[in-house]
Amino acid sequence: MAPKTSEQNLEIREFKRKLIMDSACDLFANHGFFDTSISMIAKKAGISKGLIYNYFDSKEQLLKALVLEGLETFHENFDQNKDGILTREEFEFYISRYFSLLQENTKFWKLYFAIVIQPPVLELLDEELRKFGAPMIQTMSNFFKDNGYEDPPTELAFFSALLSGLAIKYLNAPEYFDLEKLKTKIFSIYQIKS
Amino acid sequence: MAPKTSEQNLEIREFKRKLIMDSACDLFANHGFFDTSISMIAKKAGISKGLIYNYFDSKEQLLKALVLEGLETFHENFDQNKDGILTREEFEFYISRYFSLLQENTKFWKLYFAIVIQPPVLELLDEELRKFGAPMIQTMSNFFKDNGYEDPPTELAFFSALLSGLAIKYLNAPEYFDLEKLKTKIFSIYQIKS
Amino acid sequence: MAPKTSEQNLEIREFKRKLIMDSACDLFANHGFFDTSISMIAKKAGISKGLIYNYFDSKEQLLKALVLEGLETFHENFDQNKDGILTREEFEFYISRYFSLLQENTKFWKLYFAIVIQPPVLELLDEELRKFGAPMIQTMSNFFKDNGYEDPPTELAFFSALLSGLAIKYLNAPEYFDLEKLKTKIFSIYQIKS
Amino acid sequence: MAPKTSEQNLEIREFKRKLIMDSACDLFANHGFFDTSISMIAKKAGISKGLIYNYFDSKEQLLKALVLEGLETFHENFDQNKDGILTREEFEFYISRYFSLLQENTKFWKLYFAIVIQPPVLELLDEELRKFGAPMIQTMSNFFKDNGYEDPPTELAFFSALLSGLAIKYLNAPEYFDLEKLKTKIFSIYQIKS
DNA sequence: GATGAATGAGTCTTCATTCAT
DNA sequence: TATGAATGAAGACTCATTCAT
Repeated sequence: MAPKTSEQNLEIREFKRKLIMDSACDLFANHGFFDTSISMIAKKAGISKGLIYNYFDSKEQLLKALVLEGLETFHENFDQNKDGILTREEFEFYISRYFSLLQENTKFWKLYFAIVIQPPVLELLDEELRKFGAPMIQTMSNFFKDNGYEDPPTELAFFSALLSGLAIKYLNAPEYFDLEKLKTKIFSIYQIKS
Repeated sequence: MAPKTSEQNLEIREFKRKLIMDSACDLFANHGFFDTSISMIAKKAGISKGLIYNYFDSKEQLLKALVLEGLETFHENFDQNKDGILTREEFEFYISRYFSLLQENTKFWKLYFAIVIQPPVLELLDEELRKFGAPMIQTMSNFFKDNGYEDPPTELAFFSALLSGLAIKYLNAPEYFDLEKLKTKIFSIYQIKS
Repeated sequence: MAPKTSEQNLEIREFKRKLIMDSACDLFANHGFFDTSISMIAKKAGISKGLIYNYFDSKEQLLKALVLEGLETFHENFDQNKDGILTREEFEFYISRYFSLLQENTKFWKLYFAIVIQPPVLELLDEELRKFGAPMIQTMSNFFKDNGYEDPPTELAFFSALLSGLAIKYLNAPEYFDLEKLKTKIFSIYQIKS
Repeated sequence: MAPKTSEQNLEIREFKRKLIMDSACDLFANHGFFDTSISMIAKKAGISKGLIYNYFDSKEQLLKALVLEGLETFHENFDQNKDGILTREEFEFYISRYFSLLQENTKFWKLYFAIVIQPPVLELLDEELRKFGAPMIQTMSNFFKDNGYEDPPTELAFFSALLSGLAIKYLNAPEYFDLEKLKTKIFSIYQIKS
């Protein structure tokens, strides 16, 4: 009966926030952003519509949080020591991790690619995504330069297209995309002994 | 005195239909399907909202027509003699054509990929897309088989992912994707003397 | 090749007018006035939408013409010699005719009752219907007076309610309403030897 | 601080639901179903358009609720002990009640008859109406059988037509239909000492 | 923190009617 | 007389968001 301690409140907030995001992610991924209503999210989360606005300013902000926080997790797997240099081991790890995250967190990546490909779904998001991407691109570019590739920009373009393409295709029709074999093929292209 | 000849009417319908589709394609590609209202399309086409429904049953049907008719054009460039067999020349031509269409018709392909990646935006469309894709996949699979590739399914997966990925990346940031160079790289991977 | 004579034109007009009215009657009766569009009528009549407006000022006017002209036919069967007096024979004939018209022209009567019961579907129509009804009511009232009924107004109310009710019920579920037997019953109530 | 108790909410919902239904009944009866827009109902009820959809799934469902719940009230007055047998007293009571409800709730019955006579305004409603009617018809049929009428089906047809006809006529022009006198006449026909 | 009734702007869609031909 | 492309006003319905409790 005593009022909740602020610690308990924080826990609740954290928990509810996660709950809302998970529910939203599920629905956005399966129905799309526009075909998912706040009501649906609330129902799935087992809370009231109003409460969602207690945690997120708007439907768009919810989406934004979803995408950005999801990306953070992913980002941690890239250039692990954050020194701007990608060793072969890190490169290899990155690819492996990319593939396994795709499998572990299908929902999120479906959402992510749907959003990214859409026109300027979210002006704000656009900018932040660039922030995320820029250092990765730079680091990756260096990697190709340092490893003696003739045309690093083209190599980078090729590589990033390949990874994105594989993700999208896999997410749409996993049964046709044996990620293990594809990983091996990629490794062989980049002469990594797997 | 006399009503318009049916020839005149046909011309008008042909023209207006195209006009509506073009306007819609533009807007869908730039704003997305959901963020483009029928009003916007009408305004852009310089006609009344109602007229759109004289040509298309619904916003969804308009989209469907847009995608399917656009794909037809593309499809014509694949396995040109329709014998189910892809020669090296045809394979090469297909890739070249793919790249040039990407550049010629940016709007359409933006729309296309946005739609394809979305959750089942359109049940109907989904099915029809499969119809389009199936024979291409078959033919392409045979190509890899006939050309001595060890693991045709993986090869096919890799190839289709690569092309899709390149398209998406290019459409989002053309300045970073030099299609000429990328084509050359692809040709070299598949040992085509360009 | 010679231009049509005005006589021929008149014939055409008459024919087309009838055609439109018949088509409309059918559709109004089956789908209701609001759920029948001008397009539907045109299609059923095998003509263009525009042409309908060559014959009727509006959808409402078409309905009005339909109802009024239909009623005229019916009216002719009442007080045949138009002397304001209803003989027993005329009374009997009227009832018989009422029943047979119900069977002959189901569509029209469905439409008629649907319209009449509706609120003020047509202000105009309302007035004209009264014009039609007034003399019939008067004559009928006299009939009951002349035939020694104690309370002619109540008798009239009863009689008109009975006929309307029978019509409506019969039109809705003809299989449950054996008009022959019902006629006999009515005759017996009003002591007419059938 | 605390959200409204569910009791409060229930009350609100109950009240608003009734309010919407009453407003709708009024308007449907006076203007007809099709000529009454959701906006009109909202305005009359003093609420927003959107709120109506918080209580009813569609305009049609609102109508359906209106008709069915109205009929329930009526139904309670028929064969009061629900034993499937109509005594003379119950028969008499039914007729009396029928007439008084007609006067008490004019709006509802206008709406009801307008709907019933229309072409299949509502497929669903049609079915449910039959459910309502069937046992009444059965019971009434038994009544005529048990009371020695020669031709019960015809008697039933006559009786139901009479009641419907009286209702419709009365609702359209109450000044001409003295229900008291008509009731007396009906009672005399069925030999009930009033 | 939590609820859900309430709002109102915005969307798709229909359709009677007009008019150039 | 006849056509059908075109209009635009109006309608049903949705949904993000607010707010009193």
